[in-house]
Amino acid sequence: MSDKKTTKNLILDAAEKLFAARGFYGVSIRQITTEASVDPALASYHFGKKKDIFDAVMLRRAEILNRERIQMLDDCIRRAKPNPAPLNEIIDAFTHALLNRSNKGGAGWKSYFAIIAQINNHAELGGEIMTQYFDPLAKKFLSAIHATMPESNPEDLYWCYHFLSGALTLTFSGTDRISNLSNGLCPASDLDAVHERLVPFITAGFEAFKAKYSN
Amino acid sequence: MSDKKTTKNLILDAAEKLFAARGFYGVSIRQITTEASVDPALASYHFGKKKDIFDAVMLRRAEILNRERIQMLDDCIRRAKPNPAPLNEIIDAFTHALLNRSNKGGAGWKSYFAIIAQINNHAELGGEIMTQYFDPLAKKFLSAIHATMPESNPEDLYWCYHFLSGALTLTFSGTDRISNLSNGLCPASDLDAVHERLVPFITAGFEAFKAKYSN
DNA sequence: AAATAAATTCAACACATGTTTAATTTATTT
DNA sequence: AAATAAATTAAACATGTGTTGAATTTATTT
Repeated sequence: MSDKKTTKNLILDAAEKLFAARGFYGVSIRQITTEASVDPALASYHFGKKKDIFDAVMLRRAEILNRERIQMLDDCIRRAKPNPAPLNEIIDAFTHALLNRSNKGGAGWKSYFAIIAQINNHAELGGEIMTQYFDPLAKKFLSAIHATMPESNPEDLYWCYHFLSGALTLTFSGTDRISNLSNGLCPASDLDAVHERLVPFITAGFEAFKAKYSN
Repeated sequence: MSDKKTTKNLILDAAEKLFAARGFYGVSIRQITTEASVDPALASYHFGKKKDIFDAVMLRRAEILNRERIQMLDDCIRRAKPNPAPLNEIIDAFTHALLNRSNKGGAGWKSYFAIIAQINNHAELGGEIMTQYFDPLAKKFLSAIHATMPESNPEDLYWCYHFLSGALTLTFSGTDRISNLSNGLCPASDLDAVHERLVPFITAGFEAFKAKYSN
């Protein structure tokens, strides 16, 4: 975070970096405060329990992201009026802010998304946190998609959203598996390359369920 | 695992269950051995380090899965000869064994896939383990896909595979977010519903890159 | 400048961590 | 049945865990 280097922010920055690499349980408060060059007791003083640090890490960037994404969604809906917004633009609005920040937002943002990738697939932590911070926005996007594909089965659309979510978050994970797999042809760090492909891929996936209930 | 209830298997079963719920770092050896009703020292005696327990958990089911999946792939290639195998059948061969076991294989298999979902998105653990156990198979599938889409850009195909991997593993995660999101309309436990939709979704995604370099 | 509040330090708490050791029991082989 | 190997137990190791309390420093207010 480029905010003032207060003790609180030093702790959050350090926690973010370490949580991204080793997960919530893989990081101790002493590791965090050491990384932040700060006394261990200050973590409790400023945040309370360890879980509260994690929540604070999640929250401070979620707000920024969600504001941007809703803005983009509203824009593309307005542009298309009175027609429904085109599907690929909705998908782009959903993903653009994320991939862009992950790509060009600096190390802090990269770590943040790596954490999201982890908890999205985590049985225990995934449920509450994602629901809390990102589900309201997901509902907005789903209703925009439904508006542009009114003939589709809502159940299908929910599952398509689910697939989108999985494909997107794996991209954030910071693993280099696709690079290994492709012998360096596809560096995972090249998030522009991802975005170019993710939007058409997901759009085509959704559209496979367009005509399902109309013929 | 339904094998003999040896001490080794008791430990692996307990570890599998707990790792699925709380991740590698979120589980202690004492929790595992308590769950297994076994002395803590036996974990070291039979496996060595904690990480070795984790590897053993991963390995014992990976072999079964990979054998099944390669079998299915070879079958659908053979059926299609001399033409290349149809894309949707390749995708099905890639996913069927996984979703089927996750669905009907019992609690152990469910836990196993939840672990895979976690480490797939985990920066530190994801790299080596997935590469070790699943990348060889991934390469086989990718070359089958390339054979049926010879005009496509390999780079595109790698990324499509990446999206497939993310969508698939999120499905295993055991989070109930899609159920919340859909107000119960889409229970995450209904893996038949997933599979019905995953294959056409992914197939359509791949096919979006079919004609890209031929016109 | 004095009084009050906020922030920081250092030490300690009680308990959990992974792993090892040596003694003992059980199983296998000769 | 004796000898050898394998498996299990209980105790302890040193170190790390999250968190707290009291003393001290720094900042803010009166």
